[in-house]
Amino acid sequence: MAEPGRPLKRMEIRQQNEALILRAAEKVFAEAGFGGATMQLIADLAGLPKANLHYYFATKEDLYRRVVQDIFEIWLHAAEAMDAAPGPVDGIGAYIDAKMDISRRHPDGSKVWASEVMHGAPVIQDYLETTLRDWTTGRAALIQRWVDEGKMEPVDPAHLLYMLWATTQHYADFGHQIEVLNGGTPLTDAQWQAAKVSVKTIILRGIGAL
Amino acid sequence: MAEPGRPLKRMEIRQQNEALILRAAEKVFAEAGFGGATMQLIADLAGLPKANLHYYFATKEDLYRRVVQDIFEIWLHAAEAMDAAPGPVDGIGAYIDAKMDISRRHPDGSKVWASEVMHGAPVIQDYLETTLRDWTTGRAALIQRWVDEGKMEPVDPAHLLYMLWATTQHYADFGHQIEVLNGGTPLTDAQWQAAKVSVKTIILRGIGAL
DNA sequence: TCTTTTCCTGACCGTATGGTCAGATGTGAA
DNA sequence: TTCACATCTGACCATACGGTCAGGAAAAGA
Repeated sequence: MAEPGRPLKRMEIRQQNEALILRAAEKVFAEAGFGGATMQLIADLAGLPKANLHYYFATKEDLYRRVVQDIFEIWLHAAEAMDAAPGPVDGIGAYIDAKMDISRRHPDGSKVWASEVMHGAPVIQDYLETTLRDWTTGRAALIQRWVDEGKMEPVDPAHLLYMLWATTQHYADFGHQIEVLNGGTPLTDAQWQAAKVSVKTIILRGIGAL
Repeated sequence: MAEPGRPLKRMEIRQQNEALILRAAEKVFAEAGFGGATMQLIADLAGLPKANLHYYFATKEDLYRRVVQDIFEIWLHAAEAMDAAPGPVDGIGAYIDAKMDISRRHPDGSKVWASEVMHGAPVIQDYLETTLRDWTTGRAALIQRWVDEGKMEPVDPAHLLYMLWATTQHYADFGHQIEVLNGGTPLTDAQWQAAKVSVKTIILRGIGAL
């Protein structure tokens, strides 16, 4: 009694509207910050009356929390290619590729995350202390293993991870600045490719993996 | 007829109060963003009545603009060590040192700048298009010269600059995240030193300057 | 001292915001 | 058709915000 397929119409409506709202919210939060964003703006962008937003998300903070969580999920998955790799060239190279792709495809999400962390992570502090801490510990151990196996120069794994995050996310978070310095036009496909190559080359050579 | 020393009392009051307000504003803007910051919060932190803020700064945006401009000035000066250097090891090394020091000493300023750029630079767009663009062009030319002189591997100067900005500012903008991953305690002097060494080592080796 | 200018501030105002709610409308099951 | 429940929404409310202003206190000049 509750097999999927029967009560689908309503679930579809819910999923569709939630997705609509979340997409609009991500954009507005990224452009205006949590404090500057208004439920009315999000509602207008989603094409729904404001009261309808509060039907799906009780408060502005609930909606914001969901946006941040969704971004975090995307990020966690980006590291899977790193784990299966035999060494830093493949592993870190793939991680850089994945994170650069996310920066290009989800710049708003990256900005919301950055904003949240910059403001002291009032909403996702627990994520930092649990999921992110565990994740970081695991990858640091992986990098340390590569060092021990002589596959790269001895490097503090934590600072290497920070550099990877900083460099890749910079292309999303500071995309506007990069665009201005690029003559006022967004990076082309070729320029994104060149950016990936630049980042990978410098970092992989920098850790002595090339 | 206007020597310093005579009409100093009033100027002192003005300078002192402006500095007081600017310091408080920097902190509040960094912690809450432009939209989340309130004049009342800034006033409380500065220990002044709200109306007094509007006596020195007509609007919230005026105050914000001054904060952003001040940060920008600090950043521009950080590159002076780079210009006088004979090569990338000294020049970029000194630049990294300077920017890391700023990240440690002015984390709030860095956050306000990051926030401003992330939101599309609504207030300092002209700075990006003039001062920053010129600055970047000049340093890119300097880096290109080092490449041409064989002092480092061929690297796209723009992407190298982005990496320098991203990596150094990350320690300010994402300081909270780093602190959490550091066990909940701020980086010690030794850890800051280690961070600088890590960043310099990876980047300088990464561009083939070591 | 008197006058002028700067500095200061409590009280106030219009507006915009997050959130609520009663009731309308639609949907699915019996 | 009938009923139960999910979905939707215009109108509304309390609050908080940026900003104003009249007038007082203090300093500088004459």
